[in-house]
Amino acid sequence: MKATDILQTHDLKKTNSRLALIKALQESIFPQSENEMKSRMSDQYDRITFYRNVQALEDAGVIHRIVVDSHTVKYALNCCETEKKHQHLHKHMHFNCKSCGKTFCLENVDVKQYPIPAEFQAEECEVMIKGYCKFCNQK
Amino acid sequence: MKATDILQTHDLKKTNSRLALIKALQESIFPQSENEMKSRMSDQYDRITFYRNVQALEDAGVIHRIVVDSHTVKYALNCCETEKKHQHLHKHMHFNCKSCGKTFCLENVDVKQYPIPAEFQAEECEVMIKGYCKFCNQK
DNA sequence: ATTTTAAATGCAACATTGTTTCATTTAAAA
DNA sequence: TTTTAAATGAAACAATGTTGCATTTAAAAT
Repeated sequence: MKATDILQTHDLKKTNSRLALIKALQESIFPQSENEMKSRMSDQYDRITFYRNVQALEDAGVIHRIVVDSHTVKYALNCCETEKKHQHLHKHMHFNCKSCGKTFCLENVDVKQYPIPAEFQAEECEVMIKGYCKFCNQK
Repeated sequence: MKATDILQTHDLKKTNSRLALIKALQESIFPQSENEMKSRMSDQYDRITFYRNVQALEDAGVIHRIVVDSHTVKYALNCCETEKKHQHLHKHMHFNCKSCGKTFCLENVDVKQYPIPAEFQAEECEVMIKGYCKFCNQK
């Protein structure tokens, strides 16, 4: 789906910054950090606008944030970004490679329900698996 | 177990900063942020020393770090901090309350194995559940 | 096509979190 | 008591993220 259509679908203004941000994400099959996106956005990158736009796009359901560790946040397009209001936004887990640092969305592995004590009211479950990816895997 | 004995068991030098850090954690049943510990450590707190000591204590297996979100790290004593070399350091999941912000170690809920594609070599699995805690739970 | 307007942008300035270098201090061994 | 390697703390820096405010712009209204 074209960046401009994604914005339209979600009732977001089509600005150059937002188009560049979405295109940066579309150019990579892996979730990307701000720095990686910055390179791809070249002169369309402004740090403050970037932070405001990732927030706006996340709120609108276009992208999701992945907290890899306390100093690393990555961003990825949502799989079903075509649908304006997806009732049950598909939640998946992530994998991060300790060697190359790449992050992967494991779209096909469902997050499990955990039998936590009844006094806790769970709303979200974030699962991050760390290890070695298919490129770095040491048999 | 007394703070001084914990350090001795792990072959760590007994310094005032480390004793204060461990005592700060022992004073709370919840994992704590740097700021919360800073208050409890009063004049024994120095930011640079703090960062070095949480690193050293984590490496030694005395405490663990919990990344609640990209701006919040909390620290907690390991349950079995008495054992010097626990072969299988008990890994548990965490719960974070969206209302009061408290973090809980869910010691009795085991982290599940996920059927991720074979080309990924998993080493760790971090699970963070977010919702409302027993104090904030809205029936 | 032009005007209007609310939203988006970008600058300055600031806040928080974390790290590195290096001289000084200190716990613990000799 | 002396020695020494580790730990500390000051200064300086780096990365990440936020807020206020004047300016620009997308898109709706005229």
